[in-house]
Amino acid sequence: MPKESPNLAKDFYTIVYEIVEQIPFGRVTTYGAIANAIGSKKSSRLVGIAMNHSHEIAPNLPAHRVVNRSGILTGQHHFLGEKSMIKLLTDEGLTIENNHVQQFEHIFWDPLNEL
DNA sequence: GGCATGACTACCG
DNA sequence: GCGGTAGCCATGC
Repeated sequence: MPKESPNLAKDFYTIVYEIVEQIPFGRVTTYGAIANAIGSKKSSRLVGIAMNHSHEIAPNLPAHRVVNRSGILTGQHHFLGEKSMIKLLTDEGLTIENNHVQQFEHIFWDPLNEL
């Protein structure tokens, strides 16, 4: 009798990618929120690591829509260009000030609440 | 199995 | 609000 949840039956990375790729246009979420949606909010670091490998496994992943709990683009230096991540977000109608997403709470997308 | 790593978060002063 | 510290846990060697 398997105890694991259907979601956790897949690899941790896979779950992260499926959630991130469902983030709506012009919205952002946090690593902690994704980890919490998976079932292990403690694993927020793993979400970040999953994003780090995402360029190999899921190159089309909107990783620029994932920021830390403060709305800061911590993964900026992992992107192709440092301005790319900001440009992508600003192109979606967001306002970025010194790597910090303005109106962050307004555009925050919670996978637990919305999914 | 042990140890190091990391795109995080919470707590403390 | 900011810097330092601790906890967390999947992944790879």
